[in-house]
Amino acid sequence: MKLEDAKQQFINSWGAFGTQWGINRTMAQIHALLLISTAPITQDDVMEQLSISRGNVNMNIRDLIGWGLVERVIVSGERKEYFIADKNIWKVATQIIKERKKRELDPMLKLLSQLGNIDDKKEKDAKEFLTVVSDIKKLGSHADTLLDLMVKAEENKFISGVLKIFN
Amino acid sequence: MKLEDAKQQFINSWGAFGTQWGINRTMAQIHALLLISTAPITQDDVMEQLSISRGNVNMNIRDLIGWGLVERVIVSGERKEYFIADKNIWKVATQIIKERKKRELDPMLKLLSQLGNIDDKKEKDAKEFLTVVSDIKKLGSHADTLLDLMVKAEENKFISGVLKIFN
DNA sequence: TTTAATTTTCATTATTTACTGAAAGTTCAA
DNA sequence: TTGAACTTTCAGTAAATAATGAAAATTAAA
Repeated sequence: MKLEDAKQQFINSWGAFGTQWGINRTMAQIHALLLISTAPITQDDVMEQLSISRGNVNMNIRDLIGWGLVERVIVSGERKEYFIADKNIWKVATQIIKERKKRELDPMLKLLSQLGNIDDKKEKDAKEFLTVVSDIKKLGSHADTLLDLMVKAEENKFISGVLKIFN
Repeated sequence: MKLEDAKQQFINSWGAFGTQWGINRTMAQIHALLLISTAPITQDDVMEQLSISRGNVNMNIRDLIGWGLVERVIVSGERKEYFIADKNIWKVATQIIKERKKRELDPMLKLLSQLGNIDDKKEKDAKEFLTVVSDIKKLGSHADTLLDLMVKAEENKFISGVLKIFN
């Protein structure tokens, strides 16, 4: 397989993969493109490589910056803005985890706490409902712990080693 | 807050939450409804409670069954089919994890393996590309390990205990 | 068997989500 | 301080996704 074909396939598949996880296709593709670009690239480069409009590129790059996955770089002597993605895949993963936790898991846990405050907690129906809500909260906290552990495992050889024992 | 309001809010939020994770809103809502239903319910019950069409209910329930989250039950003396969801939230979580692994992570890892087979592996560009691909593969395997661990932790008090140490 | 109850399918329609491109905004060299 | 280079915004449009509902298929009681 030719390198260029492999790159193209990587970009396409990354896009498709993202879609399944609620990330828009183009955003995932731009991220993929940046991940495999050896040098910083401009909005125009992205437009050309992915055949998409300027507005689309601009908005999605901004989102990627918001996710902490991409940053602007200044190339001296150049007027245009250039962009790069962090190539450390582990950092990418932990960044995504952190953001999704903050944006989605935390609000969900907060909501579940509110739902715990119902009248007539002793009704049979109410009890069952409260059990489900409380179990989901516990699961959320558990996931939280495990995600933190995942982050720590990368930074800490000891933890990483202990985890491997159970593998 | 009234129990009925809380239930309704739970269903709506669960739907919204699902959307963010690439699960269609209605499917998530039906799952939520089943999670908090004390007795088995029919397609007609779902239609009424969520104000959606018969076809919609039918297709989404079938999907939920495909995910291993819902099952048909027969109520003796009744012609209609009834449905229930597993209320054990931990089982729900591990089931979703298993399915997403099988449907998404595994194919992605397979693809990445294929992308490793490029010509001219010694080109500078090629090397960088291969590094990214290989790193993502490693991350995938790592996630795999951790997800398995998450499943085991529920079944095994010892593992669960060790994990808590690092918390 | 018949036939009425129930489930399933899927072409059509509706909704949601994403993209375009031109206009407005910003920046900075001259 | 002008204006060319570049970035950002967003109304309108396109594409993707989900829902409807009526017809076909299936099931099982009579």
